[in-house]
Amino acid sequence: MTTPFYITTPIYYVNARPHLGHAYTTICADVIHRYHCMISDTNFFLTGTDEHGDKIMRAAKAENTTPRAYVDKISSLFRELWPQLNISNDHFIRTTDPDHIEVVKMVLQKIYDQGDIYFSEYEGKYCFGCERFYTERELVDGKCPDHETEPETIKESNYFFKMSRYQQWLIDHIKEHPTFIRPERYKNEILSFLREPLDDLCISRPKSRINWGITLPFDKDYVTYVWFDALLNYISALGYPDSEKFNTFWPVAQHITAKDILKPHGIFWPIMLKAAGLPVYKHLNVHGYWNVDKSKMSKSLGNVVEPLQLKNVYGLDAFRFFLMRDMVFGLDSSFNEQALVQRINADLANDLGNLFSRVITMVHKYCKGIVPSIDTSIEKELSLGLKDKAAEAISKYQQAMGDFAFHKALTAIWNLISQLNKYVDVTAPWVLAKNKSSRGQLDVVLYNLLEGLRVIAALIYPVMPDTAAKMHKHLGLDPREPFYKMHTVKAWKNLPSGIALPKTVTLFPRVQMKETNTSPAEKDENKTLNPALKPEISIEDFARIDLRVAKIIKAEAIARAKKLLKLHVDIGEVEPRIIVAGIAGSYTPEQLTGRQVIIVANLKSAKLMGVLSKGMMLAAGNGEKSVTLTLDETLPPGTQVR
RNA sequence: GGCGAUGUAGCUCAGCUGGUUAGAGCAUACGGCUCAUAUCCGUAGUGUCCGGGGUUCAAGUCCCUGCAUCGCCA
Repeated sequence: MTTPFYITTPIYYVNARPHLGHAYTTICADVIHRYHCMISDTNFFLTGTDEHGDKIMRAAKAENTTPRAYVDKISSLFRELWPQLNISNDHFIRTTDPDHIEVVKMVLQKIYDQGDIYFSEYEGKYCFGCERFYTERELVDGKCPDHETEPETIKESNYFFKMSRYQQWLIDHIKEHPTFIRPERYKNEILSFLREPLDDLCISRPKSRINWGITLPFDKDYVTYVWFDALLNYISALGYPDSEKFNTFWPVAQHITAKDILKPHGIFWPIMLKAAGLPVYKHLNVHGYWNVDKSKMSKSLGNVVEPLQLKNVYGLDAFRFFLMRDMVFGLDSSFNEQALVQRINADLANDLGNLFSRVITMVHKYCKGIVPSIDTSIEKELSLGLKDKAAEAISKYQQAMGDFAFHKALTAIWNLISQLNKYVDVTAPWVLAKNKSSRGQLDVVLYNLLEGLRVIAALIYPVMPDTAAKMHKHLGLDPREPFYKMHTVKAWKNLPSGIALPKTVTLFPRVQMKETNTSPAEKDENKTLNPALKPEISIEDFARIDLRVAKIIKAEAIARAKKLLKLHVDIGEVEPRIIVAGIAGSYTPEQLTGRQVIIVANLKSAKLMGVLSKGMMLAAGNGEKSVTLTLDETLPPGTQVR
């Protein structure tokens, strides 16, 4: 009996379409799931979508559709994406599934019955435009950041969950289980948050305000707060309260999440479980963000700025490899195409791909493509400890996988790859092939190399399942068999002699990065920028400049001034203001009248040719010709430009 | 403002509870091989281990302080 394993991604909120972040989380889960398939026969991998709440309601409204139709649409985008990323999830849950809704009600009722939920009046700042409450610090100058109106103080009654009751229990639990939340930085963050008294959690929303949610079992006028609903997916998907699946997998549950939803997973969720009388999950594994470096993304690919598209350009396995290899799980990383290409060329094409190709080619060249049998009497001196090196790699790999340190697991494999390349160099099969007397040696060497490749092919399986299968096929094995099972991987000399190998393949073609997009070219671009780039400024510096949309009401020439025009512009003030602009060389007054432009509204006034100019109009130009900056849609005069 | 994390070779990072001349990969230069996807192997490096104090026989590793970046909280 092998140890069961249960891994989840967060269920993704369907107010936006899938992006790199979602893909990374899900690929991590897939990798760890596939790894556990190597060592265990009982595994469950869950992902899904979170579909209730006011944001969904508003998003649906904005698209002029119903919440139901809206969530169906976005949820399907996720469901259709995962097969494209080779995600091996066992189930896809939606919080709109009837089974899930039943579980949410059941848990709420249970907690309510035991007195952990109370009804209370709440007063807060509510923006009717946004249909939501704001906390004081979310407001800008006491106003709603979106509508720039002052929110009203309204009273609302709601149900609250007594989280504070379980605060000390949670602190103790985290301290007793040091890897409960990992990596450590996130555990510390939660503990530091728990040093302050925990507020009770508001778990309802009145239907008068929001009706897209799960009705409270004990009050039909309220729906459940979306987080309380969403988190329960992890148990409802297993058939809580009493199914074999639940009993098998819940005790070994592990979650993966990005750092932005640490608090619900690290605080609400364990307390909800505790209150519901359930054991808490084993580990919460928290990862960081991918910062997409757009300046280092290829422009030659046209509209490809969405990193997810790159899987179509460079191949899915390479894409998955890059994500797992370049990010240290838990920390932020930057995503850019150059780094991806470097990884592909150096690690995949040169190290692994070329090794595979050269070995298979030699077997064809020197052994007619048949896996040689080996003479054990000469094996020892020629193995050069390859078996031990493989065992060491496997051990480090397993350790790293257990810690969610994917980059370290891959480093362990690549050490082995490097040792195999070295082994080719030292044993020089092409020299052995020249002498009939060294036939035995040659066979041993090639067999050892094939064995090494078999191990490598299996170890890369979680990250690059397709490539793993392809390698096995070219090692003469059946890729449909569970070649990746750890007991098979560990058995050295497992590859049967005498089988025929298909012709060699190029696993990963080298990629040529377009010259125009390489960094030296970019540097040159900066060097030749004329005039040269001004010194860097901060966002605060920029924020001091007040840019506004202005409508030119009237434009007129200024006597004796060749280049200047006097503009009367409306920026929503009581009176139009006068701005002098140096664009007479490019525009006639008639051309400008009625035009929407951008002005610097808080520029110190200046007198030009006797006319007082209050502000400056923006224009692009090289001194001879000037072009005004206009808007491609009409906006009210005075609208801020940011 | 409070708490915390991070700061190591051009780049990305490893360095556990303090102990030999501080490491890996990529990138760079040079040499070698020819089975291979102009691949692989070898050699060469460069580091005020953020600055400044301190503890110690001994500190990248511990303590204090300053700076920078980031995160959480307010």
